[in-house]
Amino acid sequence: MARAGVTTERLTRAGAELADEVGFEQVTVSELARRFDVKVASLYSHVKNSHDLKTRIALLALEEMADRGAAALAGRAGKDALAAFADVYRDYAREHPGRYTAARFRLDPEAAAASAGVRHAQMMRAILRGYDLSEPDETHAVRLLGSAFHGYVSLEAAGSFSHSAPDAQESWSRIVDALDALLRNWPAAP
Amino acid sequence: MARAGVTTERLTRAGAELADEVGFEQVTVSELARRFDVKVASLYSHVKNSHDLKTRIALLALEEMADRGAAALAGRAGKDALAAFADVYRDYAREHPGRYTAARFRLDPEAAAASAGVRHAQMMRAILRGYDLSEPDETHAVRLLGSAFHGYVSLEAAGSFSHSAPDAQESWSRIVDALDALLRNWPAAP
DNA sequence: GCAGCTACCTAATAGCTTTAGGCAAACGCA
DNA sequence: TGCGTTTGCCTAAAGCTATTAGGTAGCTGC
Repeated sequence: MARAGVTTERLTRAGAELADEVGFEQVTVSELARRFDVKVASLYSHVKNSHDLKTRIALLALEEMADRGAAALAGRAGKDALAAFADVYRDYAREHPGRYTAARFRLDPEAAAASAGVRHAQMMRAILRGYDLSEPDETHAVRLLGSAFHGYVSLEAAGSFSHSAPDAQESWSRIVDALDALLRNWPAAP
Repeated sequence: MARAGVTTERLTRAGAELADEVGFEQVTVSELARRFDVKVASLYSHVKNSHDLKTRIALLALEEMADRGAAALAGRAGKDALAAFADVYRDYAREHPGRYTAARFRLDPEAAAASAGVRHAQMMRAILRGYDLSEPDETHAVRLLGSAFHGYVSLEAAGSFSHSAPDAQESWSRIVDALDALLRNWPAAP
């Protein structure tokens, strides 16, 4: 019989697409086997197990977002950079909801350290260099931005903003404006 | 044989406890049956299916959080109210990680409308009455607060803040301070 | 053109979900 | 107290996913 040409690479990619179609939690080794027209057991030569597959999808998503982030930041600073970076997250989540969820998949410490998550943190710091914060406020601000972006995107994905005015885009812009204002006027510790 | 005394109520409660122990996604009809020392099929007289069970756990969690929120808001206003309310979310998530995740479970529109989610929104508005915002800024602010709280809590639960200084509690306080400052100085629309 | 690697297969185990149909305990009522 | 009905719990069975063990045949390199 002809071989199907399954590789870890292709599996991961197909898994990411599947995640976008049916949701990250619904990504299943069985469904992938079906898509490659191959028996389920065959996939276990390419991927350790289901958890391994999900980890790989998560790493892929983190890479893709980090790449987009880096492109968005090139040549920008200050609020411009902040807004562009924020849009990267939101746009990615809207285009690739399954991958976005995957990026939130809890990685074991080794995987996390080797992941593009590190680049994300660096980019966030780079943006904050355009504002006048010093430690530990910069860290607090990194955490606030991460929380606000991730929170907004995941609430929006859950449909929380879709049944009331104003629309999600408008709130997003105004929230980015507000965060910019806050960073320029970060309150001193009490 | 003696009857085990399973009820929808008790199932939901046990499901919530199980969620806190092993994670909401790992809540399984089978495990619950084991805990009630009853055959799996028996549970299907009390609960429509797995999705129904999870919905009930979600509704329970939303109720519990709303009750805590209401208690925290009683007699408070302004920043005091903001901080107390914020702590309700974070503390609940730390005490009941599985239930907190459950509260984020996507409900069908009817269930959502009948849920305590409505009370959450009302309380958020009540807090904002202590600041000087008018529509549509108040809505934007509601969304920002929801995003920031939820985002922070879920990043903290994922361990994002646990491997670097300063500790999660300190950032949390400073972020609440910052959000308070922002609400008192909300930037005008461009 | 053969040796060996490996992609893919069959077979089997095990767990979770859900439906159908049956028995007996508990409850309502005379 | 005894009868009938409700219903809580059971057995049985089918279908899905995950995972492991061991076999076969296609491709690669010499």
